[in-house]
Amino acid sequence: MDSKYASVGIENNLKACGLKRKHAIENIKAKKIKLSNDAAGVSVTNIKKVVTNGHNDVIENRPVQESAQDLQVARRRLPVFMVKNRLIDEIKKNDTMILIGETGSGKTTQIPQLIHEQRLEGAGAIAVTQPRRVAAITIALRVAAEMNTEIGSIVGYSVRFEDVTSPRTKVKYLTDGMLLREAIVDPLLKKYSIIVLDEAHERTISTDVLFGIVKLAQKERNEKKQIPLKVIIMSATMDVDSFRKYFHNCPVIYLEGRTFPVTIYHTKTKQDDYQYAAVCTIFQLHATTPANHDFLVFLTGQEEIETVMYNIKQIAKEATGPPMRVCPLYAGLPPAKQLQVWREAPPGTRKVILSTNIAEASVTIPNIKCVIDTGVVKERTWCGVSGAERLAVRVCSQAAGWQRAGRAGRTQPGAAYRLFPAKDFAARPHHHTPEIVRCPLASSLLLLLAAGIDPSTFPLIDPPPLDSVKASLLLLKEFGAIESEANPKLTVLGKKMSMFPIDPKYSKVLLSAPEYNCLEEALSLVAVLSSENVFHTPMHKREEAFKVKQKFLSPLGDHITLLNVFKAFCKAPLKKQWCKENFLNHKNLTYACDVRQQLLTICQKLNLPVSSCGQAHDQLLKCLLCGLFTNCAWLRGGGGAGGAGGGGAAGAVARRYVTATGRAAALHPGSALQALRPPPALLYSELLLTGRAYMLTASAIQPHWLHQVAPDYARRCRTNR
DNA sequence: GAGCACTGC
Repeated sequence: MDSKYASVGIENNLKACGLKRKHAIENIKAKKIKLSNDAAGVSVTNIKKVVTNGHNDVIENRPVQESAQDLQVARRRLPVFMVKNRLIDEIKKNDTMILIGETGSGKTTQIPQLIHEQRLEGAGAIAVTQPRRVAAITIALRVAAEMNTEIGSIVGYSVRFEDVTSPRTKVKYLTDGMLLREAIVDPLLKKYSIIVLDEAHERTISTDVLFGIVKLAQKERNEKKQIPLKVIIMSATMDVDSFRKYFHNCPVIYLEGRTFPVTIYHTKTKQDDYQYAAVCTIFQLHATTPANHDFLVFLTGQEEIETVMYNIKQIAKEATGPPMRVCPLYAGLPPAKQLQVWREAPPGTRKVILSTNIAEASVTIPNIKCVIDTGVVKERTWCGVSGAERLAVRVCSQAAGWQRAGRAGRTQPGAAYRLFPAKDFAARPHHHTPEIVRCPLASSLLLLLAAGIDPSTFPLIDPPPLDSVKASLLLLKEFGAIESEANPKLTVLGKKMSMFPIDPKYSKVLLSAPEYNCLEEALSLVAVLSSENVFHTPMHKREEAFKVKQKFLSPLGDHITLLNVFKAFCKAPLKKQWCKENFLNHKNLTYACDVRQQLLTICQKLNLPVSSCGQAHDQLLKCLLCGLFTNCAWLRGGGGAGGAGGGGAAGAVARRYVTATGRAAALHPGSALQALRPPPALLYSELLLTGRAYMLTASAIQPHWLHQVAPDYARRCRTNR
């Protein structure tokens, strides 16, 4: 019952901190689940259920500096090494195979090396894809060290902004998105004789599309009697059936991993407040486990992390147990602040990391002994018909649950506390919904068309909803990128659009810019819009951050405000310091600069004149409307300029907008337009449904602009309204 | 009137 809380006095502390107790965590029921330990072996038929926590096998956050001899000793100890002959035979025999390898099996670093040692790639090269840049780079560095060669020669990597390969490169690690872009130019992927698609279980939209591309390339190369293409699908979890079916019942090989056992605990009853349950569990464990046991807590987002962090710090002042260091971790956190997650806590101090699912696969934190899993995740889905995106907290899949638990068993045996009952876990879906089923498709469609592939017959494991495909084709038609929805042949404009590695709505903006004499500004703006949020607003400093933001504000709205920020950043001499003072994200702004350079290079190749509109920001907004004309909203009550007069309440009512699809939407509270008289019409970059429908990044426009920029759409839109 | 998971080109 509540004994554990009473014994550590948590209950009173929680009350003192204003935390309401809805449900105590009752005795947590333990269930030991054995993870694969040091046994290694290959078995094709007997697939055992063990903890599946698919992360690449590379040791992250550790510089490669071991001696060549040490590296060889370490290699020989890897499970994959012990079965290498068998593996090589299978690879020789089969054109396609699936390799299920647990964490620590060594598949990602070793298989490409084994292939190369046997020269199985022949005259071609081996491509190994990864969903993340860091992984592609660090693994390539590791493999180059193991092979005792310089990076960029035999072993290389290719990620956006960085191509460290040469004509001699035989083993090339690259992001899946990068291989996809190579496929536009060369759909048969002729450079490669072997393609390894790693982390296939993550089902990124790029990996899913690549599945189809390699399948078609294999077939066509066979038909044309070219060098055959071998394909190896590597995955951590065991969604084998769908993969196998898709790849013509190809053989599946199972590799055991090498991780430590993790004991799984579930709560006896459902918790209706997982934040509260997490805080309770943290202090319950805090009072009963040694101080050198670090905790990793999975939460859904920045705000939640900040709230929980605040509560923990308040309670920790009076709670039983060693001193505590609480570290937040989420992608938007500036890297300097992320660093303390990896810094060792002083002896006798416990480290508690509060993280989003960034710690699930993207980053590895050493020495985690306890994982506390709330079992929820924030997930984005897209509604093709309305063009709105929904960001909602949902329960995560079983695979994610295993993945999270596995984070406690990386360096030592550990424990995972799930804040939901075991039977709830059993009822959850095995895997998360693949990205391709819940994402905008215009970009991928454009890419396929540019590669000369017919989307209507393109083989996908999980086809996206028909509505999404239709909506995306319609959008491409409205941009003038394809001839018609029934005959989606790329136009000259569409061909040009496909060359830009950004959302089609923004490549449309860039290609329209010369007409408005504003490519200079459009490049900067699109670069920022294509990057992550440049504003960093910690919860407790909102007021201060808001004040600092004033100097960048433009009465025209958020887009010009962003442009002002970007221009000021480019001019600032001490960028890092300047960003800190202005509550801006240095990393994301630097990234935007790189993106701008890349976009500029493409514009130059297309001979687009790079001219500036100066202070004529109307020009820039009209140009922006060329790509965002589907994202207009009108002030409800027909402009409202006449009657507004009243007080605060009337102002609030006047801020209601209606979108082109007839949906009620509100300006996001962070918008630069908030402080001003609401404009009769505006355009927005994104429509996000959280509690309500919010327009993110919005700017004022003249209602008649829409008729000038997209007359067909404007006409249709008016009849709809 | 009150809030924005994670990747990638």
